[in-house]
Amino acid sequence: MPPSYNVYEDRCPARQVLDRLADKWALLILARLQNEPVRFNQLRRDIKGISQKVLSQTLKKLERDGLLSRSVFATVPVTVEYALTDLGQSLVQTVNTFAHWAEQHMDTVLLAQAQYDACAASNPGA
Amino acid sequence: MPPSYNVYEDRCPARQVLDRLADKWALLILARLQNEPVRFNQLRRDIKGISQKVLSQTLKKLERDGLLSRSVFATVPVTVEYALTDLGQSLVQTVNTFAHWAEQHMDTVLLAQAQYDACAASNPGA
DNA sequence: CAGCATCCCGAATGATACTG
DNA sequence: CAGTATCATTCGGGATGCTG
Repeated sequence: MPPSYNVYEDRCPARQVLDRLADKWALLILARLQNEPVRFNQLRRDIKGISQKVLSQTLKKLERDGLLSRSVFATVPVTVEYALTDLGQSLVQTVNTFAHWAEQHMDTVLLAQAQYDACAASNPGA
Repeated sequence: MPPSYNVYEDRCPARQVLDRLADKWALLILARLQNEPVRFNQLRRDIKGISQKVLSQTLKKLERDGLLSRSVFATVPVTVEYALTDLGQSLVQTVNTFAHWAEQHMDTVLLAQAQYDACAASNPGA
Protein backbone atom coordinates (compact mmCIF):
# COMPACT_ATOMS: atom_id res chain seq x y z
CA MET A 1 0.00 0.00 0.00
CA PRO A 2 1.16 3.53 -0.69
CA PRO A 3 2.43 5.73 2.13
CA SER A 4 -0.08 7.89 4.01
CA TYR A 5 1.67 11.01 2.79
CA ASN A 6 2.34 12.06 -0.74
CA VAL A 7 5.16 14.42 -1.66
CA TYR A 8 3.39 15.41 -4.86
CA GLU A 9 0.65 17.06 -2.83
CA ASP A 10 1.05 20.69 -2.06
CA ARG A 11 0.51 21.45 1.62
CA CYS A 12 1.53 17.92 2.53
CA PRO A 13 3.90 17.96 5.52
CA ALA A 14 6.17 15.49 3.78
CA ARG A 15 6.50 18.01 1.00
CA GLN A 16 7.55 20.63 3.54
CA VAL A 17 10.22 18.27 4.81
CA LEU A 18 11.42 17.54 1.30
CA ASP A 19 11.54 21.24 0.53
CA ARG A 20 13.72 21.78 3.55
CA LEU A 21 16.11 19.02 2.62
CA ALA A 22 16.24 19.95 -1.04
CA ASP A 23 18.80 22.60 -0.18
CA LYS A 24 22.43 22.32 -1.10
CA TRP A 25 23.67 23.87 2.12
CA ALA A 26 21.57 21.64 4.33
CA LEU A 27 22.85 18.56 2.51
CA LEU A 28 26.45 19.68 2.75
CA ILE A 29 26.12 20.44 6.45
CA LEU A 30 24.59 17.04 7.18
CA ALA A 31 27.30 15.34 5.19
CA ARG A 32 30.03 17.23 7.00
CA LEU A 33 28.64 16.23 10.40
CA GLN A 34 28.40 12.54 9.65
CA ASN A 35 31.63 11.50 11.33
CA GLU A 36 32.01 13.91 14.20
CA PRO A 37 30.62 17.04 15.84
CA VAL A 38 31.89 20.22 14.23
CA ARG A 39 32.07 23.78 15.48
CA PHE A 40 30.50 26.77 13.78
CA ASN A 41 33.56 28.35 12.25
CA GLN A 42 34.94 24.99 11.29
CA LEU A 43 31.80 24.34 9.27
CA ARG A 44 32.15 27.80 7.80
CA ARG A 45 35.67 27.00 6.68
CA ASP A 46 34.97 23.48 5.43
CA ILE A 47 31.86 24.20 3.41
CA LYS A 48 33.37 26.48 0.85
CA GLY A 49 31.26 29.37 -0.27
CA ILE A 50 28.68 29.43 2.49
CA SER A 51 28.19 32.75 4.21
CA GLN A 52 27.98 33.17 7.96
CA LYS A 53 24.38 34.28 7.68
CA VAL A 54 23.21 31.35 5.62
CA LEU A 55 25.15 28.88 7.73
CA SER A 56 23.53 30.27 10.84
CA GLN A 57 20.06 30.17 9.32
CA THR A 58 20.46 26.68 7.95
CA LEU A 59 21.81 25.30 11.21
CA LYS A 60 18.86 26.76 13.04
CA LYS A 61 16.39 25.18 10.66
CA LEU A 62 18.09 21.81 10.86
CA GLU A 63 18.13 22.02 14.64
CA ARG A 64 14.45 22.92 14.66
CA ASP A 65 13.74 19.91 12.45
CA GLY A 66 15.51 17.70 14.99
CA LEU A 67 18.22 16.65 12.56
CA LEU A 68 21.11 18.06 14.54
CA SER A 69 21.87 19.20 18.06
CA ARG A 70 23.59 22.32 19.28
CA SER A 71 25.85 22.09 22.33
CA VAL A 72 27.29 25.12 24.03
CA PHE A 73 30.46 24.79 26.13
CA ALA A 74 31.23 27.54 28.62
CA THR A 75 34.81 28.03 27.54
CA VAL A 76 36.31 31.45 26.93
CA PRO A 77 35.48 32.28 24.33
CA VAL A 78 32.40 30.13 24.08
CA THR A 79 32.50 26.93 22.04
CA VAL A 80 29.50 25.62 20.11
CA GLU A 81 29.39 22.15 18.63
CA TYR A 82 26.90 20.84 16.14
CA ALA A 83 26.26 17.11 15.88
CA LEU A 84 23.83 14.83 14.11
CA THR A 85 20.93 13.47 16.13
CA ASP A 86 19.68 9.92 15.61
CA LEU A 87 17.18 11.34 13.17
CA GLY A 88 19.97 13.10 11.32
CA GLN A 89 22.00 9.89 11.28
CA SER A 90 19.06 8.09 9.70
CA LEU A 91 19.22 10.52 6.82
CA VAL A 92 22.94 10.86 6.29
CA GLN A 93 23.30 7.63 4.35
CA THR A 94 20.91 8.92 1.70
CA VAL A 95 22.71 12.23 1.62
CA ASN A 96 25.96 10.41 1.04
CA THR A 97 24.47 8.44 -1.80
CA PHE A 98 23.43 11.71 -3.32
CA ALA A 99 26.82 13.30 -2.95
CA HIS A 100 28.53 10.24 -4.36
CA TRP A 101 26.19 10.21 -7.32
CA ALA A 102 27.12 13.81 -8.00
CA GLU A 103 30.80 13.02 -7.77
CA GLN A 104 30.62 9.88 -9.89
CA HIS A 105 28.32 11.10 -12.64
CA MET A 106 29.39 14.67 -13.05
CA ASP A 107 31.57 13.88 -16.03
CA THR A 108 28.54 12.46 -17.78
CA VAL A 109 26.50 15.47 -16.82
CA LEU A 110 29.14 17.89 -18.05
CA LEU A 111 29.31 16.00 -21.34
CA ALA A 112 25.54 16.11 -21.71
CA GLN A 113 25.58 19.83 -21.05
CA ALA A 114 28.25 20.40 -23.67
CA GLN A 115 26.31 18.39 -26.23
CA TYR A 116 23.09 20.21 -25.40
CA ASP A 117 24.76 23.58 -25.70
CA ALA A 118 26.48 22.67 -28.96
CA CYS A 119 23.20 21.50 -30.42
CA ALA A 120 21.40 24.61 -29.26
CA ALA A 121 24.11 26.80 -30.77
CA SER A 122 23.85 25.12 -34.15
CA ASN A 123 20.04 25.32 -34.09
CA PRO A 124 19.49 28.92 -33.02
CA GLY A 125 15.96 29.04 -34.34
CA ALA A 126 14.92 25.53 -33.43
CA MET B 1 40.64 6.10 -1.63
CA PRO B 2 38.48 9.21 -1.64
CA PRO B 3 36.75 10.30 -4.84
CA SER B 4 38.61 12.67 -7.15
CA TYR B 5 35.96 15.31 -6.59
CA ASN B 6 34.89 16.87 -3.34
CA VAL B 7 31.48 18.40 -2.91
CA TYR B 8 32.71 20.55 -0.08
CA GLU B 9 34.91 22.45 -2.49
CA ASP B 10 33.48 25.53 -4.05
CA ARG B 11 33.91 25.58 -7.84
CA CYS B 12 34.00 21.80 -7.91
CA PRO B 13 31.85 20.51 -10.77
CA ALA B 14 30.34 17.90 -8.46
CA ARG B 15 29.17 20.74 -6.30
CA GLN B 16 27.47 22.29 -9.31
CA VAL B 17 25.69 19.05 -9.96
CA LEU B 18 24.64 18.77 -6.35
CA ASP B 19 23.38 22.32 -6.42
CA ARG B 20 21.26 21.50 -9.42
CA LEU B 21 19.77 18.41 -7.82
CA ALA B 22 19.20 20.05 -4.46
CA ASP B 23 16.00 21.53 -5.80
CA LYS B 24 12.60 20.38 -4.70
CA TRP B 25 11.04 20.74 -8.13
CA ALA B 26 13.80 18.81 -9.85
CA LEU B 27 13.47 15.98 -7.35
CA LEU B 28 9.71 15.85 -7.69
CA ILE B 29 9.91 15.82 -11.47
CA LEU B 30 12.44 13.00 -11.49
CA ALA B 31 10.31 11.04 -9.06
CA ARG B 32 7.19 11.56 -11.13
CA LEU B 33 8.91 10.28 -14.28
CA GLN B 34 10.26 7.11 -12.75
CA ASN B 35 7.55 4.78 -13.99
CA GLU B 36 6.52 6.24 -17.32
CA PRO B 37 6.95 9.19 -19.66
CA VAL B 38 4.72 12.10 -18.76
CA ARG B 39 3.47 15.06 -20.77
CA PHE B 40 4.01 18.68 -19.87
CA ASN B 41 0.58 19.57 -18.60
CA GLN B 42 0.25 16.27 -16.84
CA LEU B 43 3.38 17.07 -14.84
CA ARG B 44 1.96 20.50 -14.18
CA ARG B 45 -1.20 18.94 -12.77
CA ASP B 46 0.51 16.20 -10.79
CA ILE B 47 3.19 18.26 -9.11
CA LYS B 48 0.98 20.49 -7.06
CA GLY B 49 2.06 24.07 -6.70
CA ILE B 50 4.59 24.27 -9.52
CA SER B 51 4.09 27.10 -11.95
CA GLN B 52 4.21 26.66 -15.69
CA LYS B 53 7.26 28.87 -15.88
CA VAL B 54 9.27 27.04 -13.26
CA LEU B 55 8.27 23.66 -14.66
CA SER B 56 9.47 24.71 -18.08
CA GLN B 57 12.74 26.04 -16.72
CA THR B 58 13.41 23.01 -14.56
CA LEU B 59 12.65 20.58 -17.37
CA LYS B 60 15.06 22.41 -19.62
CA LYS B 61 17.83 22.24 -17.02
CA LEU B 62 17.26 18.56 -16.39
CA GLU B 63 17.28 17.88 -20.11
CA ARG B 64 20.50 19.84 -20.48
CA ASP B 65 22.03 17.78 -17.68
CA GLY B 66 21.10 14.64 -19.57
CA LEU B 67 18.77 13.38 -16.89
CA LEU B 68 15.66 13.34 -19.01
CA SER B 69 14.69 13.38 -22.66
CA ARG B 70 12.11 15.43 -24.48
CA SER B 71 10.14 13.82 -27.30
CA VAL B 72 7.88 15.78 -29.61
CA PHE B 73 5.05 14.04 -31.44
CA ALA B 74 3.53 15.76 -34.45
CA THR B 75 -0.05 15.37 -33.36
CA VAL B 76 -2.57 18.18 -33.50
CA PRO B 77 -2.13 19.79 -31.16
CA VAL B 78 1.46 18.83 -30.58
CA THR B 79 2.31 16.30 -27.86
CA VAL B 80 5.51 16.46 -25.83
CA GLU B 81 6.64 13.64 -23.58
CA TYR B 82 9.34 13.78 -20.95
CA ALA B 83 11.08 10.59 -19.91
CA LEU B 84 14.05 9.63 -17.77
CA THR B 85 17.29 8.81 -19.55
CA ASP B 86 19.55 6.02 -18.32
CA LEU B 87 21.40 8.64 -16.33
CA GLY B 88 18.16 9.82 -14.82
CA GLN B 89 17.23 6.24 -14.00
CA SER B 90 20.52 5.83 -12.18
CA LEU B 91 19.53 8.67 -9.89
CA VAL B 92 15.88 7.96 -9.31
CA GLN B 93 16.46 5.31 -6.69
CA THR B 94 18.24 7.80 -4.49
CA VAL B 95 15.52 10.34 -5.08
CA ASN B 96 12.97 7.78 -4.00
CA THR B 97 14.88 7.04 -0.84
CA PHE B 98 14.83 10.73 -0.12
CA ALA B 99 11.12 11.11 -0.72
CA HIS B 100 10.37 8.04 1.38
CA TRP B 101 12.51 9.36 4.19
CA ALA B 102 10.51 12.58 4.11
CA GLU B 103 7.23 10.66 4.18
CA GLN B 104 8.29 8.27 6.91
CA HIS B 105 10.00 10.68 9.26
CA MET B 106 7.87 13.75 8.92
CA ASP B 107 5.93 12.98 12.07
CA THR B 108 9.18 12.99 13.99
CA VAL B 109 10.23 16.20 12.30
CA LEU B 110 6.92 17.89 13.06
CA LEU B 111 7.24 16.84 16.70
CA ALA B 112 10.78 18.17 16.90
CA GLN B 113 9.61 21.46 15.41
CA ALA B 114 6.80 21.75 17.93
CA GLN B 115 9.18 21.08 20.81
CA TYR B 116 11.70 23.55 19.48
CA ASP B 117 9.06 26.23 19.06
CA ALA B 118 7.59 25.59 22.51
CA CYS B 119 11.02 25.86 24.09
CA ALA B 120 11.81 29.02 22.16
CA ALA B 121 8.49 30.53 23.24
CA SER B 122 9.16 29.84 26.92
CA ASN B 123 12.71 31.20 26.66
CA PRO B 124 12.16 34.43 24.78
CA GLY B 125 15.38 35.97 25.97
CA ALA B 126 17.53 32.85 25.84
C1' DC C 1 34.48 32.33 18.89
C1' DA C 2 29.67 32.37 17.65
C1' DG C 3 26.52 34.70 16.33
C1' DC C 4 22.66 38.90 15.44
C1' DA C 5 21.05 43.42 13.19
C1' DT C 6 20.95 46.25 9.26
C1' DC C 7 21.26 47.66 4.64
C1' DC C 8 20.96 46.54 -0.02
C1' DC C 9 20.97 44.37 -4.54
C1' DG C 10 20.22 40.87 -7.99
C1' DA C 11 18.15 36.60 -9.01
C1' DA C 12 14.05 33.94 -8.73
C1' DT C 13 9.11 33.81 -8.96
C1' DG C 14 4.28 34.91 -10.07
C1' DA C 15 1.01 37.01 -13.13
C1' DT C 16 -0.37 38.05 -17.52
C1' DA C 17 -0.53 37.94 -22.38
C1' DC C 18 0.70 35.89 -26.72
C1' DT C 19 2.23 31.96 -30.29
C1' DG C 20 2.87 27.65 -33.20
C1' DC D 1 -1.22 21.42 -25.98
C1' DA D 2 3.18 23.24 -24.96
C1' DG D 3 5.32 26.52 -24.45
C1' DT D 4 7.81 31.86 -24.84
C1' DA D 5 8.00 36.88 -23.53
C1' DT D 6 7.50 40.65 -20.61
C1' DC D 7 6.74 43.03 -16.46
C1' DA D 8 6.35 43.70 -11.46
C1' DT D 9 7.60 42.03 -7.17
C1' DT D 10 9.74 39.81 -3.41
C1' DC D 11 13.03 38.08 -0.88
C1' DG D 12 17.09 35.20 -0.38
C1' DG D 13 21.56 36.17 0.38
C1' DG D 14 26.06 39.07 0.51
C1' DA D 15 28.51 42.77 2.90
C1' DT D 16 29.30 45.14 6.89
C1' DG D 17 29.38 46.27 11.66
C1' DC D 18 28.40 45.08 16.50
C1' DT D 19 27.81 41.97 20.84
C1' DG D 20 28.41 38.49 24.68
